[in-house]
Amino acid sequence: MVDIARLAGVSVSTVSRALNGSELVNAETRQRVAELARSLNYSINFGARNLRLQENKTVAVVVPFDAASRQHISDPFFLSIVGSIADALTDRGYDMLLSRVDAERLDLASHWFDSGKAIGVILIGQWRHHDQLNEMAARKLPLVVWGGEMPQQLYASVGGDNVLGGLLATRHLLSLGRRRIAFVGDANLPEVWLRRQGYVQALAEAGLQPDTALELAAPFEPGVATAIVRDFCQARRDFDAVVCCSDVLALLTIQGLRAAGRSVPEDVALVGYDDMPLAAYCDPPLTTVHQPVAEAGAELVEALLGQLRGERSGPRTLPVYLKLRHSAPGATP
Amino acid sequence: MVDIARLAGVSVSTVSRALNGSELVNAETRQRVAELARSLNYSINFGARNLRLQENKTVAVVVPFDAASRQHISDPFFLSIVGSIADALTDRGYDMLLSRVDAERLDLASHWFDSGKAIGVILIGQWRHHDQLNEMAARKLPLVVWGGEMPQQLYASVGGDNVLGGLLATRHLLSLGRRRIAFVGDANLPEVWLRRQGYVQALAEAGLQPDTALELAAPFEPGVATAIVRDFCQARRDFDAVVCCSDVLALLTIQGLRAAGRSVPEDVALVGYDDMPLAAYCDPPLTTVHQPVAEAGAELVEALLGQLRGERSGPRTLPVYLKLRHSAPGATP
DNA sequence: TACTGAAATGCAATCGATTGCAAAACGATG
DNA sequence: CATCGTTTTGCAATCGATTGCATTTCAGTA
Repeated sequence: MVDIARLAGVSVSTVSRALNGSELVNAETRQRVAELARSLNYSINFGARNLRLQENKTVAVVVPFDAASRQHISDPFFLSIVGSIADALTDRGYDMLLSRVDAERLDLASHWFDSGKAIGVILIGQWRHHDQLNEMAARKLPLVVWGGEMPQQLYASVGGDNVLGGLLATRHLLSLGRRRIAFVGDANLPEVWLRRQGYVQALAEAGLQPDTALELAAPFEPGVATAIVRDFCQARRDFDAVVCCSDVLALLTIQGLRAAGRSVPEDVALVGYDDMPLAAYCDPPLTTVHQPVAEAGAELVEALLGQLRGERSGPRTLPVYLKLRHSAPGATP
Repeated sequence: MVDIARLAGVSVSTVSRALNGSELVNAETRQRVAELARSLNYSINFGARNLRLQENKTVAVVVPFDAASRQHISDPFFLSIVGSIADALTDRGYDMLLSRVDAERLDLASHWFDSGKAIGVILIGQWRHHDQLNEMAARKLPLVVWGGEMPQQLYASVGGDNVLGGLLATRHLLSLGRRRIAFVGDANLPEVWLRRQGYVQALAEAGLQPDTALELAAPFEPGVATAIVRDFCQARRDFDAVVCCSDVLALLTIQGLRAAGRSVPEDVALVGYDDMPLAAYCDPPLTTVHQPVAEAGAELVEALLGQLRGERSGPRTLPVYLKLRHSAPGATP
């Protein structure tokens, strides 16, 4: 900038004003400065600008990983959400700082805010740490979490309607005449817990009691879940349908079932969750609960920006719907 | 920091030195300052630090998207690479700025460097813009690209051994007794072009000529590729094997083949590319060329950091291998 | 007590921008 | 030509850190 100032024969103040399109500066000077800047291939130093203006257009997006299993979150659904957030931020002129954090130490995510690198944090998934998140929100950390709406929730969140999702999936299987419906997913996780509520509710509507023997607490990480699902499919043959809490788990379950000599959807009808991009390209294409990925990014970002404007934002639940494909077809097979 | 200084009864200089563990400051003072900093929940303003030190620990990772089709790059393989880079950067204490850029304007990626937000750029995929990339490298932009090694390449790159990949895939299909081998992938893209070389070479080894009628220029975006692949499978039944240039294309092809009444691997054996996380969980599990995702991140980051240390780095090619699963089994089916 | 050297600390400049306020330039008017 | 009001520009402080150099403190010694 000093170079431009020297070459243009003006002071840096004027250059600064000119480049910011201030009305205070002569149109001709502005023109000259703009051309010089272009020819010098100048681009502003954001560090200095942010320092002076005490502002920042960077948002930290944090993806938890499971330190215990050293498994990184690679679920296609989460990655889609990240992509969706990237778009939403770009549209609004914000940058995205992507990082991973130990799922057991979600509080470390506040680091990005504290150090001034980001104006706020978007966290993908609440895991088992509802309480930790509440605490972070209490410390005035601008924070939005993708996840389910929990009782006594202090932090802002955006998520699909998990209860409805579980309900739709289970109702559909019931409408196909299935009565012994398994549930695959770790109910310790808030989102799964909510989906299970929908599952139980749908069963109740049909006059059925949930059978805990048909509930399998499989984690989302394929590496860990594969064996668990396989064993389950070998051990129990007394179910004719499955609700899976992710499409990846659904794929694993299909493999397990086939290995056990059972067919999908004939012997066992199956509903996945997420409607990940690949869900339509599997065999069989997955009937699954569609999550609003495209809207998710925009909603998360808006919630965060709203918070920064001082609005109080609580949990927000987005609609989901059932996408019918072949793993649990629309008509009785 | 001024608060700490006031409370500790010292100057900010001393606080700065204390927090940086300088030997110049009294051990006792250092202790006191450290405790105050902790109790005040202080964390340094990186903007100011970077401004003063003229250094920065942020790397921009740029994922191109296809503006024409408005399709974002969501290929699981690319996303895995991003994850791998995130790990490599975190391990080395760097931050990752993730952004998307129009695939037709890859040069815009230099913005992150010019504006001082990042010390360098890692670009995922070279697309059709080999020349643009050369130009960027010539402008001294610290840049590393994930992609294939091209003739007259001035920029640093890291990629799998695409020729070998194409070779291994095709050889394997030949070893299964297949003679009419289709090739699915857009050879305008450098990586695909290289894979095709391996494909042609393997055919030549077997005394076969490539048949351009069996080459299908399908793009990586599922939305666009689906119809193309389906039509191809309907139109031509004169092939008994396929080499696909991504696992997603492989899934699409399997669907297309089945829709056309042909079975995999019996009627048509099929090899994918990438070995994406889900490749093992499809039906049939994909025989595919495994790309070294885990190493990729580290290699890309090392190449970039090396460049910043002044080392000249050219293209780098990582080994790949064939992962045998069921879509083209190890023994003749 | 005065002096010396080492250890500890503070002063002030610096990084690259922005901006309130003062000052200069300029044109119009009496 | 003096005066006044506008328009344009520049000065200097500021953001939050780091660091070379000067200065203070203090123990050890003559």
